[in-house]
Amino acid sequence: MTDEKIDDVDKAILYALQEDARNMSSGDIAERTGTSDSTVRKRIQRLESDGVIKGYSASVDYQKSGYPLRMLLYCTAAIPERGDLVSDILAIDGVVSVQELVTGEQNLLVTAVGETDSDVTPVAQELLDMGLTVADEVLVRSHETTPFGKFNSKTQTGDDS
Amino acid sequence: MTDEKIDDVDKAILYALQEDARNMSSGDIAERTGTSDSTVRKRIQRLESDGVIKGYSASVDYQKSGYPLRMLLYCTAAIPERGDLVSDILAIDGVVSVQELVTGEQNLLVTAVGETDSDVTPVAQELLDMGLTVADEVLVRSHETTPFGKFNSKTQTGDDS
DNA sequence: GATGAAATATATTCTAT
DNA sequence: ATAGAATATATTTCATC
Repeated sequence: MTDEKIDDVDKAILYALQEDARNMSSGDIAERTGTSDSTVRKRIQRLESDGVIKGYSASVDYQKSGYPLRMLLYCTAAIPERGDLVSDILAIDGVVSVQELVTGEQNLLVTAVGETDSDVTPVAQELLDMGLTVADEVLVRSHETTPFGKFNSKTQTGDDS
Repeated sequence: MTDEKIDDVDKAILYALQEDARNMSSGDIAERTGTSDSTVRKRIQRLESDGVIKGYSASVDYQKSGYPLRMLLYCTAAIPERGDLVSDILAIDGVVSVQELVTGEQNLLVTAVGETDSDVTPVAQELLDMGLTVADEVLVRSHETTPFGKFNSKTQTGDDS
């Protein structure tokens, strides 16, 4: 709940951990920020307990791991709302992400991954069982992410070499 | 290029690293898989060099870090295609993800993050400068991700307690 | 916040199965 | 391809300034 008190050192930490959460040590980040590793470690702990850092995750190439199908499912919640609707959707096997959209109708964007269509069909079924209407399904050909540029003090173009 | 040879141990490794890429040691994963830590380390190295693991990234709550605006920009590529179009888009400041969609018209889904609308407007402008048409913009209220259930041998519901 | 030393954990290399 | 043992390195924890 202690929002907004993110200074440049915090941003540099967030950027570094977005670049490589597994191999970036506190000492490495300390060099970048001109602080000490113990300071960095304390900052990280604070960012974690404040919920600014939600976790650390490996980004997997699902295509190469044998799950070439990535699907976007646009859903409409028929029932007004339930508290843990998002959690329930995340628990569906094959779902990797849920986003609440601020459009009137299609207010949930669910991303599902699978081997074939027959993996995604039951996901859609489970969503229906929850009282959701699947308004549209879109296949994703590729998906790439990048660290957030505004956490990087040096350049604002995404290039930090 | 060595796809498809992902066995159960690999899946367990991927799942573990999706759960916590920073604090999950090779030894921890070895316990789960009933193998040794040296085996796990070699597997991870292979998964990394094969590109199955693309990287390790901290998931940041942009809202709590002072960037409450998350926007989906649906784009159409006017020019047929260019090889590094996606890379160029990822390099735009504020862009955190690009997905190629397999629909006819709106074939690119760009996710941008910012402090206010005035952070997202220049992103749309840069996309235009690249020859892209921004067909639609959708505000995202929340965004959550989860490890891929099919990497988890135990349960297929997303719950592993 | 920063520093330094002790304790712990982790990674690397090599050897063997 | 996996596991084990030894060494080297890195990281965390804690006391201190």
